[in-house]
Amino acid sequence: MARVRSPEKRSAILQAAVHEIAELGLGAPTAMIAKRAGVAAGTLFTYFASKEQLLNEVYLELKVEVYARINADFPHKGSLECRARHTWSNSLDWAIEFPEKRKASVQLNVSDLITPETRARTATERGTIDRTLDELGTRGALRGLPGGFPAAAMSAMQEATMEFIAKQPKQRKELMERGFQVFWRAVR
Amino acid sequence: MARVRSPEKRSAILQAAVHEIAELGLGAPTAMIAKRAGVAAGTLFTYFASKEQLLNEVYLELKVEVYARINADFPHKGSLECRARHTWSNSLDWAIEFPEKRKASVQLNVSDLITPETRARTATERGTIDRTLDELGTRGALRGLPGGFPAAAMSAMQEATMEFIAKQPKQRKELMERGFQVFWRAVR
Amino acid sequence: MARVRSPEKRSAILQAAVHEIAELGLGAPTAMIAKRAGVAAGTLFTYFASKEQLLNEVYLELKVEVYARINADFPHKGSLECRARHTWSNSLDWAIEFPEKRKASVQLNVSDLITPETRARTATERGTIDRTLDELGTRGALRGLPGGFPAAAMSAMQEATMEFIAKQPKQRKELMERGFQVFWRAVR
Amino acid sequence: MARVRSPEKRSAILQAAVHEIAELGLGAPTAMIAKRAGVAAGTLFTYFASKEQLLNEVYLELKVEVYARINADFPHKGSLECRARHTWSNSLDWAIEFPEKRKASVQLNVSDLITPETRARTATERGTIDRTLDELGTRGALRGLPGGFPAAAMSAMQEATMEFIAKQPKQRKELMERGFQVFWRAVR
DNA sequence: GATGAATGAGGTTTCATTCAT
DNA sequence: TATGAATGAAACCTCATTCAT
Repeated sequence: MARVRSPEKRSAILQAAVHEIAELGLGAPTAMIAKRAGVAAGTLFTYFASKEQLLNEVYLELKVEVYARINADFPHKGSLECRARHTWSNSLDWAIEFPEKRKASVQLNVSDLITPETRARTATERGTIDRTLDELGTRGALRGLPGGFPAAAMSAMQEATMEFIAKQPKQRKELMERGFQVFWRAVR
Repeated sequence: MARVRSPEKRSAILQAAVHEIAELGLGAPTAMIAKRAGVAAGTLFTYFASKEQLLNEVYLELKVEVYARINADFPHKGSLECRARHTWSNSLDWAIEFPEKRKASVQLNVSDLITPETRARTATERGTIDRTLDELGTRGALRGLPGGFPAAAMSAMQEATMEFIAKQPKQRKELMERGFQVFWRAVR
Repeated sequence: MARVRSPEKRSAILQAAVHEIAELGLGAPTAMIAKRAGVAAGTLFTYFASKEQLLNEVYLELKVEVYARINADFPHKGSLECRARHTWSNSLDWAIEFPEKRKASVQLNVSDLITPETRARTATERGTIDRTLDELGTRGALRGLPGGFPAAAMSAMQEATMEFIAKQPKQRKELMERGFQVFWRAVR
Repeated sequence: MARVRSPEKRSAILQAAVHEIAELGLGAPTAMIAKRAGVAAGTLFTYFASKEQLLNEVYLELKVEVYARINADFPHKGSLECRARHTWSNSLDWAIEFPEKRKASVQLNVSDLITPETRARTATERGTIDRTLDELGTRGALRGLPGGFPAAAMSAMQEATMEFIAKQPKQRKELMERGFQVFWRAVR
């Protein structure tokens, strides 16, 4: 048997990609990503067929990661507000904890390099969360709005909140809660 | 470089840049932008010192344009809600009317190429609007949150709303109003 | 007006390509070709869209060159044998005079990079010659064989002859004539 | 590298090389050759020290194969014409039966990768045939021409004939015989 | 000022070959 | 010995920018 493809290396490349994208944008050279991952330039292409594919996988990994965190101790039996707050806090926590990941995620989000297929593949992981958020869509203020709107609204409000937490990290706790309250008033 | 002969050419380049960025992202080649603008590749650099500067000016132009539209018939004497709704509608209208501009604007927004100076320069035009939005920050739900939060919140909610209008253009009117109501419930 | 595209440069690139292909085969790097032509690596691509296109143009140029030489003082009124001998001698002369061109030509000939379109484009120049050779096809030994056969036969016999002239350049004259006689006995 | 375990593998690699060269030219990647041969990329290099050596061996194998076929039922006692015709037919048959082999052979022939040593090594197998063809060189039209000329001439005429058989496979028999007659008129 | 050819650094990707397993 | 991941030197090509015209 030959040397076996190492998940660590693959992971290192993805991580390096996140870092470089956060720093240099989507134009970050694959050579630089490889270097930071501690592998040769050519090695990157044994793990990812092309830069575009690498970017798609980075996108996927980041999405999966947030959703995994939210799902981890999700209060399935909690009230709607409780579940919404859980989602709100956990994804914000992630974004604050890993600013590079968040930055890369944002860049990838607005890019046309991410294929519809890739975007679709995140649906699986989003299941639980979407169900909660969609429940919002059947009540109160959001009744009648298209499916997905609550999720989009939350994501949007988080974006806004995050910006301010980034500027005033000390008030993180408070801003996070106030942000949620604003959101909750809007949608409940 | 200094004082430039033809404002038409300058304008054509900016417009072409918007188009190409919308289509190809920030990696859009200057040569292609020049071509679409109907000028030679080199000419672009007599109007803009570098690609980076061009991008900054595009960003500025787009911001100025939305703000100008909002300011045009701004109901200075209207109620707070009235003024907020005016802002909401007009900027959404602009985004819907010029999808390319919106797309370019989003890309530029998340890019590190846009300098803090450039971002600061939009402040002037934002004056009236910000005053309205900040008024929101002194009352109700948003009291105590940092300045700029209302603007960020609106922008974020608009982003979400826009996404859905793009998917279901027929319900544009309704979605725009519903979106505003959600926002308004949150902040009033 | 800007600097104008110079036929000299184009020509230098083609010539350099011939040299490098003769030396290194079709894998000759474009960078090396450019260098030998005295232009920057990138410049090559303002004259030829791709390496493949460059190769096609080299092929064309070489063909055109031989045919031009044959056509130059073609004995239109001469006997069939006279015309055949003229064709034979002149193309052999060219091949002997420019061994690099011949070598490049051979390599390109057997390559799949040369498109049918390019091959077709040589037909124009081949006109006079083909008419002579096809005349052979209507008489004597070749009657009934498909059109193009005489040309192929001559080309093949020349190839063989050339090989020996290359080995014994001193007997060039004699070998050329003997070779023709062999060919002529075959086809007359 | 030294003595090698499996002749089957060696053979499979050679065969795969023929196929890939016919399809992609001499630039065919070793990895692709290995894949088609059903072995790992690295394995190829335990059978052949380098790509260049592999190519030389392919060349050799193909030559040996044609010569073997001609030698198989060679009419040693036949007339000169009979022996010449045998040679003509059998090598043409081979080329027609295995177009890939022929194509690879042509590519290798014009390449500088094939060393003089390799070319020389085909001499052994060519023995019988050359003796026949050289006999031609002592008589009639070819008297006085350098040794090897008859062989080259036949090869050349075959090349021409083959081209047309490829285009009109139905008339294969007839074209083959007519081609020989043309050749024979030239050299007898 | 306008043009677009020229430049060459740098980008992505390929590939012969090596080497750990 | 067989494997195929790892390597890194090129290869082709693009592109922001300069500069002769």
